[in-house]
Amino acid sequence: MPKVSEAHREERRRQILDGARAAFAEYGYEGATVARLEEAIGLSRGAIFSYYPTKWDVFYALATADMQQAGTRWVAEGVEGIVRYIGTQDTDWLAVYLEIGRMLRTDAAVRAAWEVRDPGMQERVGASIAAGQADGTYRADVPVESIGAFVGLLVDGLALHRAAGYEVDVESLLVLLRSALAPK
Amino acid sequence: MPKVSEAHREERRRQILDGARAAFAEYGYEGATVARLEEAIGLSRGAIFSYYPTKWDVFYALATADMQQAGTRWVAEGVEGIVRYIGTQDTDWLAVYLEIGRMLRTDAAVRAAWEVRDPGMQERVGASIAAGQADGTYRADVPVESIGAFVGLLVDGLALHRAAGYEVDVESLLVLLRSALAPK
Amino acid sequence: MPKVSEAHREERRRQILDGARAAFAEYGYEGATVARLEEAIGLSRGAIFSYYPTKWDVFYALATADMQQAGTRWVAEGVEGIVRYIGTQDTDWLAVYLEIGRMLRTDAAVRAAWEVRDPGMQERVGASIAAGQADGTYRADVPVESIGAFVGLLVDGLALHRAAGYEVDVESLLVLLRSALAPK
Amino acid sequence: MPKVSEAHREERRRQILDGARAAFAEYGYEGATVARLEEAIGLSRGAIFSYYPTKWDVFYALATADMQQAGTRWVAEGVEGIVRYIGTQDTDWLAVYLEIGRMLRTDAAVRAAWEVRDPGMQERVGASIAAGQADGTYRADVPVESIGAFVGLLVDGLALHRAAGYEVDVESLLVLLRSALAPK
DNA sequence: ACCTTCGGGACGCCCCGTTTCT
DNA sequence: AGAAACGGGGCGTCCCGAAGGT
Repeated sequence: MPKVSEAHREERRRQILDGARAAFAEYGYEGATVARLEEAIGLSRGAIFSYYPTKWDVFYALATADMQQAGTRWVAEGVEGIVRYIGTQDTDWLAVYLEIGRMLRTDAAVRAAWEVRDPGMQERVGASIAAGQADGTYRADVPVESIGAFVGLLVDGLALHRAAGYEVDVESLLVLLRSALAPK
Repeated sequence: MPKVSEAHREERRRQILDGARAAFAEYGYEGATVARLEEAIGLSRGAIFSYYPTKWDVFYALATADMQQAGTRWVAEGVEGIVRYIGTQDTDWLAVYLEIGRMLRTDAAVRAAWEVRDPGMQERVGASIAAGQADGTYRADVPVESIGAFVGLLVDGLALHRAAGYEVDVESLLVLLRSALAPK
Repeated sequence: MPKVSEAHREERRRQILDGARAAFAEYGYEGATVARLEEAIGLSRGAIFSYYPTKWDVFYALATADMQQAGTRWVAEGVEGIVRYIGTQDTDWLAVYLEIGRMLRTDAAVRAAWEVRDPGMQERVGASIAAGQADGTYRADVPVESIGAFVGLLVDGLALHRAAGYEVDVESLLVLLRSALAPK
Repeated sequence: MPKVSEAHREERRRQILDGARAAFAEYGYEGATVARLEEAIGLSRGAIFSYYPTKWDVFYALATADMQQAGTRWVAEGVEGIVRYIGTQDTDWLAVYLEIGRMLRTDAAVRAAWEVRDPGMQERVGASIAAGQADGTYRADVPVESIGAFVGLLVDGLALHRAAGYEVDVESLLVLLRSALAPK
């Protein structure tokens, strides 16, 4: 029987992740020192490390949730949905999204941990594109993988630009994207 | 009268940048410790720091040269040229390209340094797209900025994916890109 | 009027000291973190610190009781008694005995606290040896101090070896010790 | 070809071990913080850790050398030799000697490392005692192990007392020890 | 009233970029 | 050009005071 409510703990976790997101976004993973995390979160080391054993665990919790969310959105709302989603996410979110991508590049251990996370996501995304081809939404003269890769590139590029602080007009992007994917 | 020839110094600079690129690509900027730079470069601290005063300067020299190169290529070879260029660069090059992008996000001093670098590049790229519109290569029903942004996104996304180790089929990418940019 | 009986408090104190002894013996003083004390004792920080204000106080209570006990035994049962006592104490007891010795060496504050503890013990031990000389049990051709020191050394050495996990055959030790102390 | 002579490095190692010995003796292993080591040694963290990768390695180097030395002395100079040796070592030496003994008690990893160090020492000491029995120096009515254990205890007890700051009259100790070990 | 859990912040070790001495 | 030295600062641990539940 906990001394403080489970709700309290849950809220603290949220407080930590929210503050940490801001710090990671502003400074990057290594730039976000524990002192800066403390400041952004508003809790002391003691508190933070009692919820997450290491700084990496904080980041990992953040990144896992984010990636899950993005994949789900793609499946649920299709290509335009995911582009709009990334196009309107706040830049803190994007920065974490990119930071995890960078770690996948430079750290083999991270890559290994990542791959066991959600092996089915890739397939679900592919299936949703195939469905779009079947019902005439997307052109069928190129393979599913091409479309997936094209959109994936665009989405990541969008994240990169927006995170860097450039304004991107998502609607005019979609105009071109539709031309690229339209049948015929 | 110099002790060693200027050619020798130039070659040393090249050796340093080449080794540093490999180290930065493999470990990321902060992960590339000076010890690892020494190893990758094959020179000792003393030598490295006599050519570049700090680790940051080594990286900056690398990044500046790379970005310059990419911009020039875009202007010279058009949209397909830049996509093919990024699509075939080795991954070390790409990693540095992305690393500098990340710094632009997280470090204000870097951003300031970057912006004074080559203010005209943006314009030259824009002009080359406008020329394409004028001669019927690219659709003219959307503004130059939209096309520039679209291609820029795709290029950065491409860099991101390739650097992460995913194979990307550039030609099938270009098929879709042509559809997006074709007149009408 | 106390809520819980004094007996309850007394039993808790015993619980704390018993658990703490095990933890100090296993990990040493600094290695016995408060978390490990909690585990060994079966009570939480709050409870422990409500009986003893600091970790040091727990240890001090333990050590004081132990040393008192050993000194008393020496006076009551003579040289062979104390050797047998140390030779059969469990190793947790011995570890604490040695740990306090170590602190006397390295921490001046501890030394000061220790010396006011029981100034008469030394004398009582000396008197018991002198009595042994008078009645012909121990040789009288060497001063009391020599015998005291010799036995003291042996006892501490015995503690050290046993605590380190070596089996020591106490009886064969006593054979040699008798030869050393026998008259003539 | 090294810039500074090997002699220079060797001397630095000695400087580090000497200073470290003083610090470990004064504060104990955990009490000897890196800051205190720096002060006692007169070098900065950077220098110290460039010679020994961790604090533990410094201590281990010290302890290994010391134990080796003590064992050798026992073999070379017999029982009286080792007692005199321990009886006249400076207290810093003794403190390290005891500290390593304590670690053998509390840390299994240390114990494992220790046991592979010099497995033959035990046997050589035993052989030297057996030789003493054969030539009539030591009594032969008790097994070698009894004598070895007895002397070992005394030696460790002596170290303990002297390290604790008590004066011990080694000669009067030897009087009693001779009685203990004399034939008949 | 007793005990638990949370939270704070000082500090421990060691890594790392840089500077200095050969 | 290379090796040695420096010292700032990173992360995470640890002891304990205080808040809160049963």
